[in-house]
Amino acid sequence: MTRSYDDDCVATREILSLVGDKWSVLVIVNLGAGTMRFSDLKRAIDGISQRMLTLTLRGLERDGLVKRTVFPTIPPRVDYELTRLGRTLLEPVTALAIWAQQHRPEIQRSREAFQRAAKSK
Amino acid sequence: MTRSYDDDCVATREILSLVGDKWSVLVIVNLGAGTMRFSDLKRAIDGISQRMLTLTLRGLERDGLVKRTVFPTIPPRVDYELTRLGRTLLEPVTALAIWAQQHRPEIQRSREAFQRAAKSK
DNA sequence: CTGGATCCAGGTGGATACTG
DNA sequence: CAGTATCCACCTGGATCCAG
Repeated sequence: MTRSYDDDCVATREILSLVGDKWSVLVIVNLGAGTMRFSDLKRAIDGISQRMLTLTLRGLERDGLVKRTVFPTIPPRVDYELTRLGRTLLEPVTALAIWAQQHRPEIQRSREAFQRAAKSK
Repeated sequence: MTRSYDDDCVATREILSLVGDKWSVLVIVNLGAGTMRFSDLKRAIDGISQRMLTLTLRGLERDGLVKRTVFPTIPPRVDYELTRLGRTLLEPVTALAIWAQQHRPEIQRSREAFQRAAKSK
């Protein structure tokens, strides 16, 4: 396997920005509970617009993290679920989420201290 | 403890976007090896502009992840190092990076398949 | 050497209206 | 119901120049 250090960086950054974008993680976490319809997701994820939900799901489907199943009925129905790959992502992402929640007070204190230091200047 | 579900989401998203932004993680990983000067970082992180390095470091300092030490000499010298909090972030982030590298081939195959499916339409 | 200030291009995401 | 299309405001980040 001929893979350079830079390649790894690029690959990693791609995944990290996937995780860092505004909605992907929320979609993944919600789908972690099981299959959901488009409107289920829209209702579950507070504040997401139809457009962004569509775009986010397309991206995740494209990367093989989410499977999309269309039922050609009227009215149409589309189910979304995590793929096996998508479920493996759940674990490291959850670890990060837990870190965030555990250290939030610390971070907030730091921000306030930083604010005060900036003002007294 | 009076913390709402939404609060947690917001807090988590804040951290995730920190991790998802273009440079923060690279700075953190580089500082994981030990203290570095501004110009060291600039050289180590390929492609970062002076401006973005400054902004990224300010953000990390603000959140208490990085400690900044100024030596009032001429020419000036500024050292950066991870705080204890910053080092704790290293672990979950690394887990994610490893995931990215391990599953990159899978993701790339998925993307190519998605491309082909889109073209044949 | 370590930034701050400014300008600018491109991308992200929100609102809204429309369609099969 | 599950999108697509369009328009637009904002933010991020790059380039460049200036300063202590």
